This record gives sequence, C-alpha cells and structure tokens, in this order.
Amino acid sequence: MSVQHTQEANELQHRYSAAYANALEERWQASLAWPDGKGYGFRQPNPGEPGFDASKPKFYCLDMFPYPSGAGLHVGHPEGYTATDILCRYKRLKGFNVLHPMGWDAFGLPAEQYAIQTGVHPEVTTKKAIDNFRRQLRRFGFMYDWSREFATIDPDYYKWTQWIWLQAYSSWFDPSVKKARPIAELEAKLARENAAIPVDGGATKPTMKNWSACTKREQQAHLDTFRLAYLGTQTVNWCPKLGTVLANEEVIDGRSERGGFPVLRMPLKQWMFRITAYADRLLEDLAFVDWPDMTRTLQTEWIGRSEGAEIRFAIDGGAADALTVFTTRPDTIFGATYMVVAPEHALVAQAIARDPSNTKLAEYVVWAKNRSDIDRQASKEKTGCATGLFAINPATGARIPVWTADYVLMGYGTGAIMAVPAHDERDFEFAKAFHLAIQQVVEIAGTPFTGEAATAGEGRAVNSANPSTLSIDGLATAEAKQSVIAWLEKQGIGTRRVNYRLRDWLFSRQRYWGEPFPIVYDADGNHYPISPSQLPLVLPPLADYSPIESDTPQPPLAKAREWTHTTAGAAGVDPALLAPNTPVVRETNTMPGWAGSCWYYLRYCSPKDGSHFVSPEAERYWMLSRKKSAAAAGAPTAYDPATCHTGGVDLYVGGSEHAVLHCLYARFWHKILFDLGHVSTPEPFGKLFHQGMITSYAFQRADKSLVPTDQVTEVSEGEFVETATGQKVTQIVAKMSKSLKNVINPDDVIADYGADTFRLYEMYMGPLEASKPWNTRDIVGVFRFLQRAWRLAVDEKTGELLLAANTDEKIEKLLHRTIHKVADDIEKLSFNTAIAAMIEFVNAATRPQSLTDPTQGGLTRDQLARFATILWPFAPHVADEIGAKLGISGTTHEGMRVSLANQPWPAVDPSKLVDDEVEMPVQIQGKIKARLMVPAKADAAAIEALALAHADVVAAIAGRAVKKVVVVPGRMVNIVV
RNA sequence: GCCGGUGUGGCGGAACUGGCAGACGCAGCGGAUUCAAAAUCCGCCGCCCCCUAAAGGCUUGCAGGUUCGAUUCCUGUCACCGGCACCA
Repeated sequence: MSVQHTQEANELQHRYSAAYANALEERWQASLAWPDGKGYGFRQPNPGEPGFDASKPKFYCLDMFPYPSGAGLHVGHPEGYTATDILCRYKRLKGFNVLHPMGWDAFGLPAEQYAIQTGVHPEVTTKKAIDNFRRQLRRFGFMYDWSREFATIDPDYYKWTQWIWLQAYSSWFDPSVKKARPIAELEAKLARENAAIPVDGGATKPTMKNWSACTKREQQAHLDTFRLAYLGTQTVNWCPKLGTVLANEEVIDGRSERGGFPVLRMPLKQWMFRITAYADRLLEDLAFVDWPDMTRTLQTEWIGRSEGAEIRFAIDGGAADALTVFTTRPDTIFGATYMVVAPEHALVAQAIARDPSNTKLAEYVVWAKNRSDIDRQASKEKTGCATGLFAINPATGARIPVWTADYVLMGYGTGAIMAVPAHDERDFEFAKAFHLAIQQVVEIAGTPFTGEAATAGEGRAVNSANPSTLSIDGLATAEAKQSVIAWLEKQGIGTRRVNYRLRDWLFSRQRYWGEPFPIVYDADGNHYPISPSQLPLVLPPLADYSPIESDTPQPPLAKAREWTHTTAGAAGVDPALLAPNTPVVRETNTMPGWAGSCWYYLRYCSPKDGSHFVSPEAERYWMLSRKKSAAAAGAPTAYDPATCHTGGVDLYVGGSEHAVLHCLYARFWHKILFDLGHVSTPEPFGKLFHQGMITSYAFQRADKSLVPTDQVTEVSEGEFVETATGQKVTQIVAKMSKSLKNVINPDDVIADYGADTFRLYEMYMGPLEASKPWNTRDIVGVFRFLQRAWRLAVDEKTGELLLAANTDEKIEKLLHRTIHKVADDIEKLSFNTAIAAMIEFVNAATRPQSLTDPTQGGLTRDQLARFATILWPFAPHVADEIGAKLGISGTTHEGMRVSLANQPWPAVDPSKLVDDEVEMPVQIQGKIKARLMVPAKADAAAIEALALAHADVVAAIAGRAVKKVVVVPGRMVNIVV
C-alpha cells in the first residue's frame, strides 16, 4: 500500500503542490537579488538615470505604508498591496514607467508603550519589526522598487520632515491671495507701511504701536501670531500620575481609563498648525480629485463650513464687554430670548468679578471646566447657570438674560450664542429646563408651532417687526437672512461670517518616539528656529523613556538634560537671530505620528537626494500627470480648476480609516509646499481608492456575547455549539481580533498554499472595495485553479511542457476574449471577475468538448505564452516558471534575470471578440418562450421576422393579435400580445 | 438624532447604459477511475408543486410605482454596517 503510494508520488514530482509552489516561489524571489549584490527587485530609474526610457508614459502607484508592528503583517495589508501589485505589473507590461515604492511609518505610540513595559528601546523593536515586514512583503513577491525604501525614523528622512515644519513656521497665510507666503514678506510689508500693530497681545483692548516704534521683541511677537506653525494654547487632559496628555476617549469621570488616576483639564502651550486658514481651499479642491464620494463627503463634513452672521449684543448698563455671537439663522433674531456663553468665555470671568457673592456661578464654571468631553456627550441633559448679566436684543430692544452652559462650546464660533428656543432643539430644551421665554418667529408650512417642541427648518418670518428697528415679517428664510444681515451691517453691529468646524491642528506630543521640533527657547521663553542647514536634529538616545510624574507636563525628552540645555550656537540657531553663546533650552515635545506620513509620497520620487526634500525634476516627472504636462508643453503650470486635473499620485490605495485625518493632513502640507513653490501640483493624490476590510467569522451566544473561535465545534453543516457547554451559537461576521482567536497569519497560509494562491484568494474574495469575510475553506478553489493551469501547461511526471501542435480556433477566440476582459477588469480594479475569466479559460482549454477538435486539447506554445503573461500580474511566480519553461527570458537594467517581466501585454484582435451568430431569447409578455440563433449583423426587422416565424413563438401566441414587438439586436426580442 | 453605504441560492459573489438573474468559486449530491482511499475527471445543484418527468408557478430585504421589460430608475419601509454627534 504505502509502496504504491510512494511510487505514485514519485511519479508526480512536478505536481503543483503547496511544497512545490513554495519551492518555486522562493527560487524566483531569490533570483530578484541583483548580480552585483547591491540590490533587490525591480528598480525604476528616474529621468536622467541610466536605464530610464523617456518614451514611456509614467504611472505612480502608492500604497499606504504600514506601521511595522511586532505582530507582523495582517491579512488586510496584502489585500491592498496585491491589488496595486497586479496593476503595476500590468502597467509594466503595457509599457509604463512604474513607480511603486514601499517604506515604513515607524514613529508611533505602540513601540514607545512596549518600550516602557519591557525596557527595550523603541528603535530596536521597530527595526526588528521592519525586518520582519520586509521579509513578509518580499515573500508575497510584490514588485516594489526596494531601492527607494526608507523609514520615517531615518534621520535622513526626518531631517526633511523637520525642514517642512520649518517652512510652515517661516510662513503665513495671506488672505488677499489665499496662499502661504514667506513670513519675511509680511515683515517687509509691515516695515514698509510702518503699520500699527498690537503690542500687548491677548488683552481685549490692545495698545497699538507703529512698527518702527516697536522693539524687535514686539515685532517678533506680532509676527508669531501669523505663522502657519505657531505656539498656541489648547485645553488638554493632563494626567500628572501618567505624565502624559490623554485623548478624550481615555478619560472617564475625570480619571484616566488606564490606572484610574485623576485627570486635569488645563490649558497648555503647544505647537499648532493653522490648518483652518486652508479650510476653503481644502474644501474647494475636493471637487477636482478622483476620490470616492464617501471620502469627499467625510472630509467636507469634517471641515464643516457654515455660513451665517456675527452679531454683537450690548450688555445692559455696560456691565461687561459686548457679546459677539455666531449664528446661521440671523433671521430668527426676534426670537432670541436669552444668550448663552461657554463656561470658559471671558464674559463669565467678568460676571464673577463683578459679583463675587455669586458662588453658584463660580462653582458651576469649575464643575463644567473639569467635565470631560466624553461625559458631556454621554449625558446631553442641559446644565447651566445665569451670569446675572443682561444683554439687549438689538432687534426687539428687549433685555434678555445671559446664561452660561456647557452645551455651548468655546472652540466653535465665538463661544457664545443667541438662543432661539422656538426654533432650535437644544435652546428649546434649555429654555424648558430653566423656564426661559420662548417666542415663535418662523412659520413653517406643514409643521405648526405648538410650544411642545422646537420647529427647525426654513419658512416665513412672523412676529419679527419693530417700528424702531426693522421688519422682516412675511419674508422667506433666505430673504429674511439677507435683510437682517444688511440691517446689522448698516447698524455696525454685525457682519456676514463663515465658520468652520475644523480646528487648528494640535501638533505637539509629550512623547519620546517622534521627530524633535527644530526649536529652542531663550531664558525669556522666546522661540528660535534651528537653521535648515543644521538639520537633522537627531532624537537623542534615552535609556529611560518612561513618563515623568509631574503637575506640569514634562515630556520624556526633558530627561535628556545635556541635550536640552545647550547654547544657540551649538543648537544651530542663525547667529543673526541669537548670539551663539546664549544659553537655550530645546523644545522637548515631539511631533505626532502623522508627521512622517504627511509627505512620504514625495520622498519616494528621489529618496536619496541629500540637498532637497524631493529633487524638482523627479517631483515634476512623477507627480505631474501626463495629460497636464502635455497640455503645458513640458512646462509645469499653475493649477487650473477648469481641467479638473489636480495631478498628484496616479493611484493611492489604502484603508478608509485614513479617509479623513491622514488624507486631510497630507493635503494641507502639500498645499503649503505648493504655495511656497516646492511642488508643482495643488493636490497630493489625484486618485484615491479604499480597499474593504477583511473580516472573519465569529460566534455569538443567544445573549449576543461572543465566543472565541477555538471554543466552538461545528456539529453539522452550518450548526455550531460552544464546546464546553454544548450551547448553540450562531456564526456572525466580525473584525479579526486576538480575543476572538480568529486572526489569520499570512505566513501560515503561504506555507499551506503558496504566495500565488494567497494573492489570488484575496483578490477573488469579492470586489476590492467591499468588506469581506475570510473563509479558509474557500482558498482551495483558487489553489485548484493554479493546479489546473499548471497541469494544462506542464507534465506532472516529467516537468516537460505539454503543447498542442495546432491552434484550436475556439480556444484562440476565447483567449482573445479573456485577454481583453482581464485587461479591462484590471483597469477597473475588478480583480475578482478577471480571475473568474481566467478560470473559465483554463477550464475550457482543459475540456475536450469545448474544443473544435476533441482529439487535440491543450494550448499551443504561443497561446500558453500569452496566457502565462496575463496570469503573471496575479500569480507571478507560477507564471514566470511557465514562462521560463517556454524559454522566455531577459534581464533588467541591473542584470537581474527575469522571464515575463519584459514581455508586452498580448495583443487583442477585435475580430476575434465577435461571433458570427448570436443566440437571442424571444419573450412573450416578458416570459422567455423560445431561443433564436441569428446572424450577429442582422437588423431589427430581420430579427423580428425570424422571431415571429419561430414555431414555438407561433404556438405561444396562439393566434392572438401581436400588439407590439420590441427588438434589441444582440440582446432579446419581446412580443406583446 | 444626522449623514453615507449595503441587502441577490446553504456560503463568497457575478450581471455593461433598463434587456436571458445566479458567471466563477466553496460546500453538497451522483458517477467514472481505484482492491480501497486520496487526488483527478464527468454530471447535477435557487425555491415551490410533483412518485417521476413534462409543463407550470415563485424568486434579487419588504410594499408600491414607472416601463414592452426593473437586481438596475422612482416613492415609502425594515434590517445590518460605517462615519459624525449639543458645531449654534
């Protein structure tokens, strides 16, 4: 028995088994090492470099680079990476210069937290993780240009991250031209005009002084308020015990989620980015990028533009400063029966100062300020306290109370509102809770105002007339808004105003494992930039990176005292700014994880450039689209919205979890660089695509609690029980998670089937953009396909090619169709249907009855070469193996031996795509009654005649009168009786 | 609550611009081969009625509508998933 078994196995030495697949894949991957030993994989030269072919069009395809975690690749990574690999290999065959780079987003929190726990330096764990990720990606056979690889933690890279930050630090946003300009230009302008500037910033009524009369320090302080990267004050959740700032999600009931330590909300001076200055452009340019609608909608909502008016309300008796509010509904001003300011609003402090006996107010403010955003969101019950102040409604002349309440947020608008309880749900609830007046001022057709609830929406103004001010009664909301704004502007108490939900970007982190800011402070706390020529500012090695316990934030870098305490000269500050021997202290905050990923796509264009963040020629070649550079006759032009063409990366593929923040931040940096003339396109990513999430099966008890997969037994088809209890559980789809024990390790799958099968499986699961459940049971389907394809080409006993002598016309036609469909589907990123087409082709070529001559079978040498070529993007190793057996070989510029990589995509003969005769169904009343073979070129009249003459049709009509015949040539015939 | 997306066989999914619903794969069933098994190959495989077959009926979450014809367009509705969430 076992003898025979062994004998047979010996006979089939060239069967495409998992072991065979693994062996041939590893052989092909080993052959990607350059003969000179200096590199690995396919290198794409830049313009001007040896081997560059200027006659080819370019294609820049970008994957979102991974954060190299200790856990290794997740099955979600190779999903997007396989998709881009297929597309890039296809583009290579189609004759493109293809830029497909890979790198590592390597600064970040997990490595630092792991370091705090284990004492192993983050650099050590991160580099180890990178090595593992690189090994895994190479094992998939992805055609990356590894010569362009870098990590964001490389000083050669973050040197330029710091440089870009300095660019923002040294720039301001000029609203008159809506773009960034060097701050030196602003300085020159202020000096030229000898402009009056405020010199005691922050005060409500600043003192103004002419530029020439100001000290250098006063001038600098004024310029500092314009910088795109500026020092601003932000309220943060500070946990003294943990020594760090916490995200809102990490604070529960005023205590840290981890450890339960008290958390203080305190204002902290942090580096900020003035992203709000770019709100309009970030919004407008979304119209010109080829992005998923969902993503554009998300960004639009995130920016949250709203139009309205700013209105100034005087405080009764001048007891405090006038109160300015923002409203989108100035037309409802007659219904403003009270005012609300945020607890942090300056007016509240004035009210407390005015009446210190009002302890209730002071207590409320303290309580509200310490309440975390999470708590505030969890309980939307209205709380608040009267300030004792009254405002005058300018429209009605009424004296209305000013309250403070935490439902009004300091961070939006002016931190103050006019409350119109009749027409705003929140104001209505508050008015009910505190027994405040409610006055209807809008009549909405179909929703009468009953006093039981607020009526939101547009309608006609009512109760909105005052002989001594204005009347808008009867006006529709849109006109009423215009009238009120016009009146406000005439009175000088209000103006049209646009507001955004988007806030400025907090860019400081009290962390060790990030890019240091190239900034130092003098003894007075004034900041000075390090000269760009002195970069990189290298992150100092620390032995102890645990957080510092303190009442005031102390980032871990503060521990590096020798590093932090230095002199201006040693730090590299321009001597013109500060004398070299001045003692200075370095900034100890670091940049957030986003920093490195904001511009990595640019660095890939020329990763080794030592004198530029990206070399200009490379940037123009890879980032400017062909169409656009052709239109500009070789010269890069300014952005032209009329062409709806933004240039940028030709295709960017990654998860939708980065649809808002990463993609918004990168656009923002890119626009600064564009304004300053460092890049030639207004947008970084011309086309964006999100692959769907790969989920997994999980099991749920009747009470909806989840059971780890390893504690479940399948008792029969689709029936599962919890092993320990025998209780029935239902199979559901959930995210892969360690706790559910349903995480798939790509290494295991490759060992079981090979990388080619893994690649095919993930692409065959369904549409790339859809979220799909991993089902190990299904993998065998595509594995069998590769086995059949292999068997079609190769004798499993001898390893010799199996070739047909003559071309079978039916197979030849099908091959043309398959080549055509696969190309079409790859361009549409519809890989599942492309694979289905190849499966159909192999099945047909395998089955004698699908051949014109059943004694023949198999493919000719030429047909097999073409089939292997279209399979190559999907399953490159097995395709190359067949290619090599066919004697197809070549070398790359580096002398690396390749097979199909140098082939052209096979040509399609259009005449082979059409049939002479087509079958058409004939329907009567929409039901199919007959099938008709008609010549493909037959016109509607001829088809109608043939259909009506068909015996089955005549029988089905049964003598009834034909009322109408609809003929769609090549599709169907429908007869109405 | 608001915004967006998705609902098609036992399962993953296919179907062009409104034109044969269920390609392809998995699972299942039957057969060939084999001493036997694996592997491979061939056939069947949406549901109902029916001994079986023929014939027929039903079917793209549900209820309507437009149309000669709807998975596709429109209205309403339910379920699930994702995002935002007191943004004035």
